[in-house]
Amino acid sequence: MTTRQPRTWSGRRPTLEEVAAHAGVGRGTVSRVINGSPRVSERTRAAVEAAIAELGYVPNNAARALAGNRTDAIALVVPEPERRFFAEPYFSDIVHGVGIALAETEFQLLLTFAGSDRERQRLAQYLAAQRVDGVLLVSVHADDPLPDLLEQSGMPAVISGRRSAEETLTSVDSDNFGGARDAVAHLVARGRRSIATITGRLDVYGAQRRLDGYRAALVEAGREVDEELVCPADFTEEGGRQATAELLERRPDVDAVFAGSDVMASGARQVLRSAGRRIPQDVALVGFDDSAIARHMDPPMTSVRQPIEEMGREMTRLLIEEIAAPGRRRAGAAGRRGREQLVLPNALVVRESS
Amino acid sequence: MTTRQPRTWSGRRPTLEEVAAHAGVGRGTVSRVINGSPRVSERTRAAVEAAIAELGYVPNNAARALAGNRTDAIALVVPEPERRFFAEPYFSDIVHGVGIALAETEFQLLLTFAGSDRERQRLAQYLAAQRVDGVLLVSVHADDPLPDLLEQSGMPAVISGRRSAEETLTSVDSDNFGGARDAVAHLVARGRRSIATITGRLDVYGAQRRLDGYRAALVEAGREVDEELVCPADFTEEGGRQATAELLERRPDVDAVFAGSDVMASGARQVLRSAGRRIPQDVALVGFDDSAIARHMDPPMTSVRQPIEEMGREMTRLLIEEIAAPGRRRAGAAGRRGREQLVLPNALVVRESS
DNA sequence: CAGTACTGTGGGAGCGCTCCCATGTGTGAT
DNA sequence: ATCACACATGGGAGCGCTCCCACAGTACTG
Repeated sequence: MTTRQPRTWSGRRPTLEEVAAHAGVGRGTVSRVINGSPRVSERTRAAVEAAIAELGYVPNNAARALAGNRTDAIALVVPEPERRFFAEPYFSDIVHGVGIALAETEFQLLLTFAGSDRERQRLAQYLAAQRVDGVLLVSVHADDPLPDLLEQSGMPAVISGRRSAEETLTSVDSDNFGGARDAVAHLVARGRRSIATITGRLDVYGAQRRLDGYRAALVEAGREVDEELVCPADFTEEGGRQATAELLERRPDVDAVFAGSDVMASGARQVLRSAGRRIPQDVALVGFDDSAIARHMDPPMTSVRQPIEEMGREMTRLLIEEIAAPGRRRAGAAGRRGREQLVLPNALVVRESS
Repeated sequence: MTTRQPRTWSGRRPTLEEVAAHAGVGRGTVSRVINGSPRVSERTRAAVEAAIAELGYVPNNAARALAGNRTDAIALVVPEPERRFFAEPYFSDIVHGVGIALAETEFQLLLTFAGSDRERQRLAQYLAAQRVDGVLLVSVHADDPLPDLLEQSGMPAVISGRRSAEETLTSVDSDNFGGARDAVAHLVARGRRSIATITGRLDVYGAQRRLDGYRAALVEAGREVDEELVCPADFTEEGGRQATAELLERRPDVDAVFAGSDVMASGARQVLRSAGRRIPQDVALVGFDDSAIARHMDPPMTSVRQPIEEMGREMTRLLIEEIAAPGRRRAGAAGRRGREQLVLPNALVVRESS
């Protein structure tokens, strides 16, 4: 550990006390003005504001944080290395949504990467050091201990997606079930007979829900679910390829594939192509995420779009709500304990692959 | 020693004072241990560290910041909207470099966007509120008032690139002059006779230096600089297209183009192609930045690579240095006042377009 | 006209640290 | 043994705020 040194630069800034003296009022009154308390007369408020402007006063945040036990900052925790964060448009959209929601508040956003274990450790320290009032968690892996850690600590937190049907943290998710159901219903409406699905890792709750949606759509169409058409994979392109190869062998009559992610769909497409199947003439293909992959695929691919920016906005809104009313829990549908679980609708974007 | 569980973080956290009581020492001693002061005996240090571990003590940063007048945080200020930030690999590399340099320190990184005026205003407040010890400025526009603002305030700051030949802030730049000179020398060596250049906005210092490098390479090769071959543009693809179209009209004999950025080179390529010029047979093309554009162009394009990650590392190193030794100025080449101006070498990456 | 209920205001008491001075306590030289 | 001077240590004095209690002033009640 290194020795710390005082780090002072440039001249002293005016303090609350100085503003108070300048305005001829007490310290408390200036504080009230700064914090927008209604218990200040118009005259006094004007005088104080003039003094603030004249001295160029800006409150010292460290002091506010210490005295008020709050920081006016929230952290967006990304349990990924920087590179992946920048590579995926998902994060960009989330950050944008968060930024929009935050613009109307006094909160500052801290972007925190926790890709390596070392970074995770520092993060835990950081959060414990009470540098933020709340945490937004995105892209959480199933085995990540961070959410539980946060929950135990009582730190307000909102998670994107749910870890299970009984998520205990406040969460914002997209309607994976509905999105998948719509996609498959679309394939049914297009007259496809043998509709297969390639799933993501089923220990990821969202992947499970997409599979559930697939099943529901078939049942609603009065069809039976043929388990031979359900191909488990792992969200990767290679997984998509492999699952598709096996599928073609098992069920050469397949005429539609609903993939649980665009990336897996991309793998599927490669195998379908090299097997001589035309898209969409022989086999229709639908993905999930509506990422750049879907738009740039040849042919452009039908995919389920998640309202990611809106998710970012809603996460932020819920987090701020939770910070404002700590410990408050909202009644769930069943009226039992639990924090809010917000689910936003997805939209099917139809393109030429189906 | 009993391996009692560190108390969970819920509720009140232990304070310095409590740790001191637990270890049977004074407050000051615990502070010294935490801050790595050498003036503590081994025995005492061990006792304190045990108490810290047992209580799960983590220092309160707000209190530290207030008492010590420092925050252990630096801000990376990006005067761009989020979208562009994520879109450009430049930023990703910078952040990565910064992260590497920071990993060995206690500093936390704050990512701050200041794309809109509103965000700029908040940023100024933020900095004034003493939330950070220093600022890294990247991608600063020529007319941005922020650098001057920071300089006036005395806040330690490091800028990427220079705003002019006499940059007054500490800066880290790549050798635009040398990179351009190498690129053009390479074209000369390839036997090209009429070498044109498409420049970026010349009020951007880096663009000017690239043009200077172009000229120097020609002079060094014993050639005259033909001003008809110098095409001013604006860093955009459209600008590259337009400049190239005019160039072809003015000087149909052109057999090489050095563009001041890959994006402009991409525009140039389109026009050259549609004019029936083959690359590299008829016209050689060299870009600047070595971005994804260069690698994925058809044919893959020769380009000047900037050591962006290293720039991020060096910026961070210099900033921390400046924070540690406030007000210190390093002697420039002329022995006059001025902060360090670091210039890192560029490398020409030769591909098939030249 | 006392009694009650406000509203507006001042300022004490911390928040949890760091800084620094005063006070031990041990070492070596004389 | 005596002095000098290290080093180790305890704790007071803030850092600049927010919180909250006390009190003055004003405006209604009955």
